[in-house]
Amino acid sequence: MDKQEGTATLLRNSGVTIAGNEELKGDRKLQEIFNNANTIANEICPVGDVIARISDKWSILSIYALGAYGKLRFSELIHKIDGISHRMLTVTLRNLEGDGFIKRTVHAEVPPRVDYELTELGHSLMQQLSGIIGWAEANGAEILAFRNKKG
Amino acid sequence: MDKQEGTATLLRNSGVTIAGNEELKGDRKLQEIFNNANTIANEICPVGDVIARISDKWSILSIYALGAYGKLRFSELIHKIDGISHRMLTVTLRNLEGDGFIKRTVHAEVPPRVDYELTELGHSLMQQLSGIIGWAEANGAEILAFRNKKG
DNA sequence: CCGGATCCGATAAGATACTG
DNA sequence: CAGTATCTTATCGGATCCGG
Repeated sequence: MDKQEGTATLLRNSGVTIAGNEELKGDRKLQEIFNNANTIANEICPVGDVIARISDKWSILSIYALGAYGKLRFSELIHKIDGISHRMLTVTLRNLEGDGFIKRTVHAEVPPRVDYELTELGHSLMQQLSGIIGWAEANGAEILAFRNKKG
Repeated sequence: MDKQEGTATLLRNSGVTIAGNEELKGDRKLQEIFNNANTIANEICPVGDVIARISDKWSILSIYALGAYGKLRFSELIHKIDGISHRMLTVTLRNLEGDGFIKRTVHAEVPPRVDYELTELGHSLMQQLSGIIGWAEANGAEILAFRNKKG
């Protein structure tokens, strides 16, 4: 279930070069980043792993909900995020907490009360997600139209 | 399973108010977008659906590869994207093509040659992904450190 | 009210072999 | 080379019961 990689030795990728591709479009910077994010970095700095973790529907919506509302309890989250199940919210929140995106605060009271909120890291991720969701909102209609057109 | 949009009447969310949340942080705009992206929009403009589609590891890497290199054949893609299987690349490309993100060009020659490249829509998505991947690259180390620290 | 644990069906995804 | 079909395995996700 969990992938443990210990040693890391991060950011040792100075001499990044790309295979054989002379017919470029001049986006060498993008290509470096891609290579870095893909082949090489998967071992030393698992960008692919990070992407896989945050590119989950429930994670995105959870982060986004917390970003929009600031601080929510479990029951509030499950109400905000349409369609999420009890279990998936639990799993998602635990993952996000484990990666340092959200902070979980337990108030030892009766009835129990647990608050979730974004960490700094979570907020920085929120910035990116904001862009994606905004884009999806702006282009969703076009995508749908395209899908239907070619049935 | 399939949600048909039909009437649409998008962006009719002027009077969007949230349940019981007076302790806001002033991000009413974000909350509107969230609501729109989540509950409401899932029926008329499936932002959640779009998110689910593009928030796939292989989709992201495929788009990104095509964005970075401009135009690639099947075999080039499978070589660029580390770890993707023959089958998953096929499936991913089909989906992306079906949503209008990439264009597939078949050259009727021997040996067969098929090129893939981003559409305009694909390029606009690429902008967003660029932000995400850049973020993942910048913060990957921190995330890893956090994961290991609390192992 | 929060959430952990378990069972189990549905789906995704890798490996492999085959077609044009 | 590009793509399909099938088989098998791994993971996801819902339902439910339980405990703090």
